[in-house]
Amino acid sequence: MEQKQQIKLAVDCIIFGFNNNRLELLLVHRGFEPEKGKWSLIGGYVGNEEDLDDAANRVLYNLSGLENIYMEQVRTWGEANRDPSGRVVSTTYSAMILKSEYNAELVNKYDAQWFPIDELPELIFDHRAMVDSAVRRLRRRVRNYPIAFNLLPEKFTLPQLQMLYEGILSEPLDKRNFRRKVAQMNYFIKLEEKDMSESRKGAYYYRFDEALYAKELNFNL
Amino acid sequence: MEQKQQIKLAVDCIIFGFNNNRLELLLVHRGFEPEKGKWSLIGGYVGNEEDLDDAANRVLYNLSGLENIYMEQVRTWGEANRDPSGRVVSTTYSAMILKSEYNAELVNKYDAQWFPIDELPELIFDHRAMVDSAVRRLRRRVRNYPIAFNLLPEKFTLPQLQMLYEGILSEPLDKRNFRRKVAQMNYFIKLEEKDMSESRKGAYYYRFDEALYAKELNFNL
DNA sequence: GCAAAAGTGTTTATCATACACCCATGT
DNA sequence: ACATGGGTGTATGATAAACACTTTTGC
Repeated sequence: MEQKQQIKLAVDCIIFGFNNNRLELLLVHRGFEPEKGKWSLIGGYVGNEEDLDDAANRVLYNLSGLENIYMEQVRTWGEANRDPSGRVVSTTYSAMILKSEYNAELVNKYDAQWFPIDELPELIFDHRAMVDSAVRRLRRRVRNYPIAFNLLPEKFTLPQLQMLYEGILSEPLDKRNFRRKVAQMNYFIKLEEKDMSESRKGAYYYRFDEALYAKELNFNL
Repeated sequence: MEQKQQIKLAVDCIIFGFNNNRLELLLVHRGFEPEKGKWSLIGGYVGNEEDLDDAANRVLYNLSGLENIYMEQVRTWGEANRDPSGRVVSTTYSAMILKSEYNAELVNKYDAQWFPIDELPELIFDHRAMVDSAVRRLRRRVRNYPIAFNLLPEKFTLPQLQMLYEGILSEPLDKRNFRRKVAQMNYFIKLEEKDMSESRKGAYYYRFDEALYAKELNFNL
């Protein structure tokens, strides 16, 4: 305990996306030993004068080209031997991005790939536990905070929103009950426009009004 | 980003106690600059081969003499300039201890003192934010997980338990509703013995049965 | 007998759940 | 006209909240 501390500090990002009506994770293929060939979260070391939060944002930016992404710190993993190549403590952040907006070239460069949340490949180290903890946290938070919208475009339909929630919670929801709840929260603004791409009848677009929400702060889906 | 990383990693403990029917925090008086004279959480650096959780337990043990204390990681504070004396990232842990069981000598040696949660002195750095975040977490968790018992002796009365919850949540609770909820959870075992120290009538002691709880896992107070 | 804290039920409102049919449209 | 997904209301059970008096006992 008395000699100089030699612990490296890293961040790892659990990157959620909602693609093809499923909750997915963006993982990178590990091209070097140890555990070469497995998949891992995207991570990186924290800079000496860099805020921890900023480090997470930078790591995500380098991979996706996306800035100002919604991120939450999840927890810090500090078992002494979690990384066999040395002492590394890692703080996990969960992020939500839109597949449509990120830079596919960059992602290809890093050998990254989306995986549905229930079909994950083998992950290095303790990354699987990290993912599980982030998913549990997401499921808990998504019912009481309007964070899931970060996985949808600005305009979205109620069938889309419901499928998102079903994907995140991994359970079917009753359509009428779901829609009643949405109707009660008056910061869901129904637009005139319809999405005609999914059905003949078309589904009305909605948007989430941040300012109206800020006045009420009650949310429950 | 390329030069050697030089970040120190620390843990800080938010130590809760329930004394005189109030929720209190154990703080230490800072005897050195900067911010000499203010109060702070008890903390310490993480050992090179020490699990993060173990570091938190060691720090608490050194102060209190208590081992196997219930602790939870809260979150990690990593702003680059949170500590003016150098780059230190700190993970906070919240602990719950019984005033009656800890080593008062040790605590005196460290110039530590209990403060009611709503009468805290000025704290160093970002410790106030750390405390607030730990209190919020405690208030959230205490309703759904039977963790508050770590603040009571093994045998406790329902008036005690209710005052504990009122102290934690900082709001009055209806006695009859509270007791009905307790009655519904059948891992609260009513003992024959009464506590005669607080009233003439005496209040029955109860104990919390871990094993019975493990079978049900539903808790809500 | 009275002071002081422990203990006990009922009513009401609110919320969650279960459930099935009509609508609008493009082909 | 029909196939496809979008949209709508009601009844029932469960849970939470409000509320006041009786019991025990030491003095």
